[in-house]
Amino acid sequence: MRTDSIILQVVLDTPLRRRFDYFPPAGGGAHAIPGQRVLVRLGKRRAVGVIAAISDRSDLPAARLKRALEIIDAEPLWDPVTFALLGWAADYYHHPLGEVLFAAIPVALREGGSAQRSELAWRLSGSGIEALASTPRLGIRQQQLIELIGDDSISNEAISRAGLGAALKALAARGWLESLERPEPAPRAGPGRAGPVLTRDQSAACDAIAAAIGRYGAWLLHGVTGSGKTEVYMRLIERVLAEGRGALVLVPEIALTPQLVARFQERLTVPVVSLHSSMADGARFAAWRAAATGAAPVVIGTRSAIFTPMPALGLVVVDEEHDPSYKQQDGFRYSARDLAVLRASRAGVAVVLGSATPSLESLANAAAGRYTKLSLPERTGRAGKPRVGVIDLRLHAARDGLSQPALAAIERHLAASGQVLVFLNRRGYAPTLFCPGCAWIAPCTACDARLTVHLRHARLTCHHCGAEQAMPYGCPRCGNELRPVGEGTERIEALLAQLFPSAPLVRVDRDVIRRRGDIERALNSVVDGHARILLGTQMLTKGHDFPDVTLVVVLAADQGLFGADFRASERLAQQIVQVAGRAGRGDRPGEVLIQSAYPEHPLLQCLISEGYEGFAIRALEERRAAGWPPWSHLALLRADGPTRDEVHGFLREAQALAPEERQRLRLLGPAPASMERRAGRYRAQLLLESPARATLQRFLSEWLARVEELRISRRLRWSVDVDPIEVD
DNA sequence: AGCACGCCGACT
DNA sequence: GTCGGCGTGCTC
Repeated sequence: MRTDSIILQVVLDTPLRRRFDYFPPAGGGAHAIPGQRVLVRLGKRRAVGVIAAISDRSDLPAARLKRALEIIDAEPLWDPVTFALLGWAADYYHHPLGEVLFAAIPVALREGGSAQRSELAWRLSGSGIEALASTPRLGIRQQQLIELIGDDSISNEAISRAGLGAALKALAARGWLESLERPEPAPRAGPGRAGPVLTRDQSAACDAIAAAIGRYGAWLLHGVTGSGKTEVYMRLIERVLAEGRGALVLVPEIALTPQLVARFQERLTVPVVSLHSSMADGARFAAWRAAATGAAPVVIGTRSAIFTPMPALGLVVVDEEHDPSYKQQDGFRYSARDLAVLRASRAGVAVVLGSATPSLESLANAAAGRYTKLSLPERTGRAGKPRVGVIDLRLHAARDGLSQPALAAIERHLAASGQVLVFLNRRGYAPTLFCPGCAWIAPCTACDARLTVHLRHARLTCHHCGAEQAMPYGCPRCGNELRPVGEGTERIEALLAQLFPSAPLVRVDRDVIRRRGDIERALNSVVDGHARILLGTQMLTKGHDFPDVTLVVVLAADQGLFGADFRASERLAQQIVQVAGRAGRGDRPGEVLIQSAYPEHPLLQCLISEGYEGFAIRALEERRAAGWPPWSHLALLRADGPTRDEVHGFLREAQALAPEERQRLRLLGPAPASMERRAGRYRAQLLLESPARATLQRFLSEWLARVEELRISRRLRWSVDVDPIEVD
């Protein structure tokens, strides 16, 4: 159908890849703009949609089109660059635009609520003023509330924060107080405290970026731990703020945001807001709104913050750019790091990717001239580089996971009143429960995995599906006594507590850090010097500074040496360097000991003798030889279902839909996932590989449209992962 | 995703 | 005789 009228192409919060055409609401077509929400009828129900595009035609006859009920927003929800970025991301990651857009807005907006925010406030009513004139006898709380309100109005939230909720209720019931809606309060600005003097390297980095900050440019800031990358970000942000623009800062972990926000807030004279997934809906909406209106020109957030609308973006920062959490691992599998670069380029502003251990992709981009690399090779404190040594586990038998040289070093550092950090990326007491009589091993019934022993609650748990059961008293097969084999943090904690009873120990892993604030408390006890030994999983490798830690011991590093995934060695190197960076941050030199049964392994040797950069050069060379990214581009079609046959059947049918003649594109599989059965479902995948991104993209667009049409595709779960970070 | 329609088993 | 199981199909 071709018409003179306006057709709204609307996407909805569903996994449908299609758009739905509607006529504008009566009289409302003239001011329809893509990015606005509309209320529509879909079948029998009402649904909130977003106008994706406006057209003058539809493939359907006019009789089948409905009229939209209402255009909800006066303005599009996003600035044009962010809206275009969302559309691009939906295409590139082959995810339905509706889900992409709705995931990017606060819950209240998904449900059709107003984008304007207001707050409820209370003031004295006419009868209240009258009644008070005759000085009635009031309770102390009510008296306080009256004083608090005065001749002003006070927000509901402020009243309950003052603990006067009950008094409010009483006075409102008498009709002495009346409520009013008023515009949302502006976020508060900080004091703008002065920063430290920059080191020469910091100044050089700032100057280089600042000179080109008004146009697109990607900067890879490779700064060793403690070299003051954050200070560089801060100076650049001050710089863009002075020009009336704002900055978007991405960080990998929720745990890092309160610290960082506080630090930024101290320094900057403008409001800073944070955005992350564990915020309550209301707080998140307030922060999103402050960013979108420009009330808060600095936004610090995790992955999803990359989609925050900002009216005058002047700089994008991605801190710890190598961190895998920038890649969403389910549903809409986007990389916030990669989108940050794209957003900056679309907005015509600089992007800074910072890390002590840059990803191989970013190093390759720098080598190819797409990014400009800047280095901060020195720590800001007086401490030099830590000494790194490997303990050969074949020469020094480990007792419950800790070798004699490691124990001796711990003792030495404790005696010299240093703090010790022990890193073991495995929680629980032991990863296996083993029967010495018949070699039975406690299995998970739903996964191809062993159950982990958790001694504290005497339970066995599966770390892959969450299944839990009580510890059996004896071997279910032969009745023998069972033995936990291998070590997790719980076991190492017990051992250290026994060997060093006078050294207070703090353990940090998901089993002990459960609620918000837990990690803050644990880490504070290290920073204030109360705890002497800090033991934990990768939670420890991120961000926090421990100035008095002088020894870092890395246990069970070998897991990563022989990992199945092509990125396993990169991850291990990053983890080792990151955790080693926690040592000797103050003015004391640090020592790092890595326990390994393979001390001559080239990865370890290279890392120790040449550092991360030497490792990276070698690892990139290996990737090139094997044809892995960044020398090729990958996508995965993953599927899982209740039976192996169904899953493989689907993947084979999908494979058959691909044209036989394929230029520069390989399709490998179907292959079972490395853990074939997980949470009771069979998992398998097809791997697509091409030297050219565009070839892969063209293929995916055509192919997935056909895969979607397969009848069998509706009977199981499947998803596409473009640029996967794990392929096993 | 919702929601309806539709055709076969155990229950007020 | 109906309630409800979830397979199939559609939504502008």
